[in-house]
Amino acid sequence: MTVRTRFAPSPTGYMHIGGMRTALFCWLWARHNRGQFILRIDDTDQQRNIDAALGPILDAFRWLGLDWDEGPEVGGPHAPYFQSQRRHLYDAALKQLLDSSRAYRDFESPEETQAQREAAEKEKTVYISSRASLSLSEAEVQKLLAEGKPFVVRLLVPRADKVVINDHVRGQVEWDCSLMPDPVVARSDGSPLYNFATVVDDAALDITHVIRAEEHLPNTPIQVLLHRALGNKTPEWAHIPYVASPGSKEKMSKRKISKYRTNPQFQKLFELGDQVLSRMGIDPTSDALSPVMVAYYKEMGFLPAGVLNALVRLGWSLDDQAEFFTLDEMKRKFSLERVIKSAAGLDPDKLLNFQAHWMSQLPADEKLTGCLPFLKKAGLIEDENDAATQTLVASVIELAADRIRVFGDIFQLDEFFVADEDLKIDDKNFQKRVVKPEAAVDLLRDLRTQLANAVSFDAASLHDLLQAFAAEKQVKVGDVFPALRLCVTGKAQGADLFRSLELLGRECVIRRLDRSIGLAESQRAS
RNA sequence: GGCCCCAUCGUCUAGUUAGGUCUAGGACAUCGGAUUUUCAUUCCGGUAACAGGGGUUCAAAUCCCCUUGGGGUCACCA
Repeated sequence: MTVRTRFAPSPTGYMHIGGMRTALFCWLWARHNRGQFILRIDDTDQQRNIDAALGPILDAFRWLGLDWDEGPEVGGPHAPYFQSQRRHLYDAALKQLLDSSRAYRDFESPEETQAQREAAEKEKTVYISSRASLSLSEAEVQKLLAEGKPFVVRLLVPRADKVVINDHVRGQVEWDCSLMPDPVVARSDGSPLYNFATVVDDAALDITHVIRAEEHLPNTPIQVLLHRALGNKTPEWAHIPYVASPGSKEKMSKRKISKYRTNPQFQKLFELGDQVLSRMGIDPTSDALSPVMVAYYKEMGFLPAGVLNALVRLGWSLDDQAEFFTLDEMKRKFSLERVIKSAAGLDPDKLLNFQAHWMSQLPADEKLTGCLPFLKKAGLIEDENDAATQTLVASVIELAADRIRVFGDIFQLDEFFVADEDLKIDDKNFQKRVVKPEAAVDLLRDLRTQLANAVSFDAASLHDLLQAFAAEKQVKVGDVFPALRLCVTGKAQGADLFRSLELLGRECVIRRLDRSIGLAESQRAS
């Protein structure tokens, strides 16, 4: 039997990072078994449905390289894959349920049902459906129907039964049907509810394994009962723990972003994100983009490999050693049996670490094509196809080495792209190392002369020149290197100073030195 | 509150199915040290956990029970 799994998102306008992890496990299980992965869009709730809301979800799948065999855009033998377009199937199944008396029309008003619920709660008893409509005679039912009295259709729960499943990750789980209210299967307008549509579709699409987040566990007995009532073969289940927010066991939620901002474990990620996104003209504090969403990581310049690796290790492990997996390795080694039962908090630090690892593995030309769009978007380069620009960027990337963990980190080396007058100088350190020390400016002025007259301007020669200069002036290198760096790059620290000077070029270095010396002098005067 | 789920270092986890090899392993973070002109990297090393209580057993992180704690879910949402 071919394994068929599905991921069934609602079009919400963004792809949740936790949902992505569930989808990954789903995909992995299908691929591991050489089966099929289906994308189905659960958009039965029409009011909440927006057309553009699907785009970001498909984008996330494409970005991470998770392909789907059937679903939106690619179609498939069971098309359409939008629940909103499969109404006829639900109608037919509804008729089957009614005809076989596995479901009934409930004429009770919502208010009445609600009142019963509250009454049960007040008496601390379990609420189960009154089933008052069941005692209506056939004639009475026909009369109510003729009058147009609204009703919902409820599944007639077999109260004597038990539902037992053998979940791939949680083992045996069971429910007592005598404690269950009869679930609504179709609204008064005849439209299907989630649990019903899901069951009809899972059966129609021949889904063999329903792999979904743990919060669906309470839906499972209802779905099992529905499958039974419809005469379907029930699929196998695997309930994956949800992704919790860092350091907690609470489900990660889009609504709690402001809370996450103050979470120390989120610190580094937010800092990096704020820095990169603001540079690209995206308001990092806006709710439109946050660490809860897959797009956030894409926009910052994460690699699919980094995100994927972090996600797969959230709730799954191969053994007591392995940490790094390519998508291909995951595919081969993944198993549901090794999925952990408890909720796993996202670990931003570890995510960053996985990312740094895969970035370090990336060939130079791919780093280049990755960084170029970021520089372009930030307005730091004009034309990303220009050969000279590409050469410069490639050199900067090589110089930056492992300082670039995400593509957005290229902004840390912005001194190679900004015009001299736009160079921002770290004022605090500039004061400390250039303005305040008595001898600094004179030293820099002499250095400027030597640099201007240097025979060659390559890193090795510059290194020798600077060493000799310090010796000649009888000062520590620590008194001149940092000052020089501040003057030409604006930063207190960074990549190799001599290679930076070489890459910047003599003219640029001299110009910036002049500018900084002037700046220091005027500040010293005032 | 009902139903259901979960419980090993700060975090992600190995070990629990077949009890001894676990004075509990790895990774991230953190702290020290080495390398480096700075930063980053790299390399060495340290701190750090079986929620509690009862059983069962020669032996329990592993099995059973209870307690506690955490979480999910209780719609004519998905």
